[in-house]
Amino acid sequence: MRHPSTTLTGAELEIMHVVWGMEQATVRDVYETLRERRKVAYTSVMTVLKILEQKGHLKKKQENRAYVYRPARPRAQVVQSMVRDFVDRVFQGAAKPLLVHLVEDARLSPQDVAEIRRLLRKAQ
Amino acid sequence: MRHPSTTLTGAELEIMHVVWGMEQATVRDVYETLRERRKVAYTSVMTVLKILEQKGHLKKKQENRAYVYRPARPRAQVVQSMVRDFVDRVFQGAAKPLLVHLVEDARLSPQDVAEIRRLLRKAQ
DNA sequence: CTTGACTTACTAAATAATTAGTATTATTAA
DNA sequence: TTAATAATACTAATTATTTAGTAAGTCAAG
Repeated sequence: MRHPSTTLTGAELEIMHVVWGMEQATVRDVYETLRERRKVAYTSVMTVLKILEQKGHLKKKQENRAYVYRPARPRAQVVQSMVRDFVDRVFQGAAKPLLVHLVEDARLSPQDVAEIRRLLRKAQ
Repeated sequence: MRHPSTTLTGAELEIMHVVWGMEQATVRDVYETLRERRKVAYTSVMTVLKILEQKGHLKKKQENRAYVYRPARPRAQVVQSMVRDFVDRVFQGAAKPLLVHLVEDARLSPQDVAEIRRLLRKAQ
């Protein structure tokens, strides 16, 4: 048996952002947040939350009537693995070209640049 | 009218890497390269190449018997837009957190670090 | 109690992505 | 010229992803 792909699809990621933003959330919480932006059905949100739970990204707990979902693991860890995945897929594992792209393209504030430089100084 | 999603899916990206690596390639070229790594049918490769052409990522030219595919636009441009897309989806547009992730996680050689620092110094 | 609002479980339709089969045409070697 | 090889076009099956409908249970207000 294989443990099913744990990577987040687009719809899943969108919902993870909502949950991350609230620490914890019910289907309704997520539904209402999404509705502010776009049309979506309550049960669609529910389905994705269930999938996220099955994939091990969320854990649920019955609280009063409804389930309350919380992240099952640290956001930074999840994001880190998405970054790795991306670097592997797009840059075949080499992080440097991505950094170069980012530095050249991204509009970074002087403060941002200063902070990154500080990190790099430490890393060296 | 909308120009159709130009973003590269997984299978498409894999094949773009092959074409990028060879400057130009026939279906057979790509097929043989992929076969070294995994099982795949000739016609599957053909289908994806055709999709890439329709999406405007490749242009083809008849040469002898077979089509020869070449990138339709600079690799750096395509990658850049994938990076933007990723930053938007995962970091909601903020490049800095991604940089931080990369610097903290990625195994960068001292040379890499030095080079990035140089870039940042210029950017500042 | 009974009604209405809310919730989940289960099901499934719609779309996107991936993979490959078959028919047909063209080329080359014998 | 004929058989084998190689190419594309067209079709389609499979799988993954996204979205949502329906039935059934639960609680709370009247």
